[in-house]
Amino acid sequence: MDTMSGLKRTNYCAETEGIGKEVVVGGFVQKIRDMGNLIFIDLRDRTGIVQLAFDDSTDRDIFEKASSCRSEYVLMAKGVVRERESKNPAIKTGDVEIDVKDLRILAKAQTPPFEITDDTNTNEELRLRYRYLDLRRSVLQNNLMLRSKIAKSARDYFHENGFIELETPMMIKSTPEGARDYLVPSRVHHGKFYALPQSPQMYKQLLMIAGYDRYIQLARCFRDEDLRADRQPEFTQIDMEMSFADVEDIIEVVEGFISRVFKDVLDENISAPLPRLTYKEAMERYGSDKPDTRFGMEIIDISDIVKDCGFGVFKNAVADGGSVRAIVAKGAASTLTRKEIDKLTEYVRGIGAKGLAFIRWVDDEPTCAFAKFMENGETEKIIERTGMEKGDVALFVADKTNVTLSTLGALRLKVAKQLDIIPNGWNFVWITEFPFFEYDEESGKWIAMHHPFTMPEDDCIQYLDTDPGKVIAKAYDLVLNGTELLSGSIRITDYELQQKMFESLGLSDEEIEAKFGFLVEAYKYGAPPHGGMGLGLDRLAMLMSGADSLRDVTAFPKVQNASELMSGAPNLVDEEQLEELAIKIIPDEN
RNA sequence: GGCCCGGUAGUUCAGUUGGUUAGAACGCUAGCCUGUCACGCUAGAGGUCGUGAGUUCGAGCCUCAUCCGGGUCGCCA
Repeated sequence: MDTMSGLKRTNYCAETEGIGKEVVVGGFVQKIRDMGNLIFIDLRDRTGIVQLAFDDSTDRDIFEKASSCRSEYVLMAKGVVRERESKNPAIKTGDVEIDVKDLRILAKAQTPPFEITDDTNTNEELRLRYRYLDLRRSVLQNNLMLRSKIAKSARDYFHENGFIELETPMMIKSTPEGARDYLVPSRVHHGKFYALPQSPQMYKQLLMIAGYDRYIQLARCFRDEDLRADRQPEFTQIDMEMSFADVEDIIEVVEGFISRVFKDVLDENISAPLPRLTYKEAMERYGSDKPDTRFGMEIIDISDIVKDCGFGVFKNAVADGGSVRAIVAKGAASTLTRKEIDKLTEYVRGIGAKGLAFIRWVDDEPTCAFAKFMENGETEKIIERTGMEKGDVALFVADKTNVTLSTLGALRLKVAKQLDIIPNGWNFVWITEFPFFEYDEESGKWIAMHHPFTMPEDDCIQYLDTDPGKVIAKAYDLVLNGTELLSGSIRITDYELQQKMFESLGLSDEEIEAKFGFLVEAYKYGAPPHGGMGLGLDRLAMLMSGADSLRDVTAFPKVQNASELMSGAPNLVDEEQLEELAIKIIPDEN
C-alpha cells in the first residue's frame, strides 16, 4: 500500500482541465479497461469522472500497478493533462485524459456487494446495509450536496434578515401531547427520563420571551411514530420564530426564503405572493389540507341534485346530513375499465368509504348503474354539473361530508397518478384559517388541531366556550405539490387566554402545571407577540431533488420499522448499563 | 395493529402442469489484446431457491408458520 507522501490534490476529477498542465487527482476506481499494453482507468470522486491513461510511455512499475487495480480501489495520480485521441462527449472531461506519471494505491477494496453505478436497480435493503457504498453513487451524492446548498441558503437568508441562529436542547422534558416521544433514561435520576424534542417549540417561544426577537435553527426533531416515504422518525426542520409579527409578517419572510432557496439551489424563479386557500376551500375542492394543485380534477358537489332522487345511497347520505360529491377523470374511460373501477372501489372501502358509484362514458351513451333509479332527469343534471363528456369517467362518493371529501381527495390523487396526468412544476399553496378544534367522535371531545399555544383569530375568541367548531386558528401550512412543507402559527402570549385555552382542551390545573408550568410561568413576565414555523428540510430536499423518498436525501436513514440497517440500531444493551439506569426489561410475551 | 406487494448465483432476473445436473445477463477470477469509454475474445469459479415445518414417490413451484424489505391505513397535537 502506498502513501500520499509528496502529493497534494490539485483538482477534483471532473474539474481536470488545462492541456499540458500537471495535476494531482484522487478518487475511487470506477472502471478499468485493460487493452494489454494500454490501460484506461476511470477515476471517480464526488464531482464526476476523469480518465487516467497508461501506455508504452508509462513507467513500467506504474503500468504494472495500474494493471493490478480493481474496482473501488482508492488512488491518487499525478500526471499531465492531454487531449484524448478519441473523445467521449458523454462525460464532462471527455475531451481530456491524464497521462499518469505517478500512481499511488492508497487503499485496496473488496469487490462491493453491488456495482457502484448511477442506474443501479439493486434492492434498497442491500444498499442500505452498505449505505457508505450506496452513498458513493452520484445520484445520492448530488442529492446530499443539494441538501447542503439548501441549508446554506437558509442560513444566508435568515442571517441576512437579522435572524439569530441559536441551539435548543436535545434532551428535554417529556410532554406527552401529540406524537410519541423518544425517551432517554437518566442515570443520575433513577426512574426519570428526558425526551428527545419533537420540535423546539417551547424553547423557541421562551427565546422570544427572552428578547431574541428573530430566531432560526436547523433543528433535529424526533417523533416515535410509524414511518412513511415522506416521514422519518428523525428529521431536520428549518425552525423559525419572530416577535412583533402576525400571520402576514411570517408569510412574507417565508416567501422571501422560498424564492431565495429556489434561486440559489435550482436557479428557479418562484414569485411571491404564493397562492392561498383557506382550509375549508382546500377540503371542498381537493378533499385534502395538503392539496396537490398541479392538476385539476376538483371535487364537485351534487348533493342538491340527488337529495330527492330514487337512489337510496345518494338520497340517504344527504338526508343524514352528509353529501354526495364527484370527481371527473377526463379521457379516462379506456384506462378505468370496470375492473379498474372495482379496484378503486376496494381502495375507497379500505380508507373508510362505503363504496363508489360511477358514470363511465365510452360509447355514444354513458354507462351508469344508478341511472335506473333516477326518475326526474337527475342523471342528465349530474352530467351537466360535472361537465363530463364522452371518454370521461365520473366517480361518486356518498357519505358523511368529511368522509366524502377525504375519500375523493385520496381517490383524486390515486387516479391522477394512474392516468399519469400530473405535470411537473412547483405548485405552492398556503393553507390558512385552520379550525382550532377537531371534534373527536370516539371521545366526544374537542381536541386541538395544532399545539395548544396557537392563537385563535381575534374575532372568534368569543366562541371558545359556546361554539368551539367556529374558532379559527392563526395557523398556516405551506404545501408544495401535495406535500406539507411547513407548518406554523402565531402563539398565545396572554396568560389569561392561555389558561382559557388549556381549560377548553379539558386540561386540569394540575396537568397544566405538570406539563407546561415553566412555560406558563414565563408568559407572566412579558411576552412580545410572536409566531413562527418549522419547515421540513428533508422534505424540501426530497422535492427539489425529485427524489421519491426521504431516504434518498438522508445520509443514514431509518427503514420502515425505524431501525437502521447498516449499524443495526436500535440494539440490546449490557445488563450493567441497564442496572445503572435502574431499568428492567420485561421479556416479550411471545 | 390492519391491508397489499416482494425475497432464486455477488447483482438484476427467468424458471412451463410439482419431475433429470436450477439457467441468462452483468459482476468476479485467469489468459490474450495499443485508443477504450456498456472495450472485445477465450476459459473458469460461484446456489441452504429468506428460514422452519407440512403435503407428496418427488417441492424453487402447493399448504401453514415465521423472518426481512417496500407501499399504505391507523398513528404523526
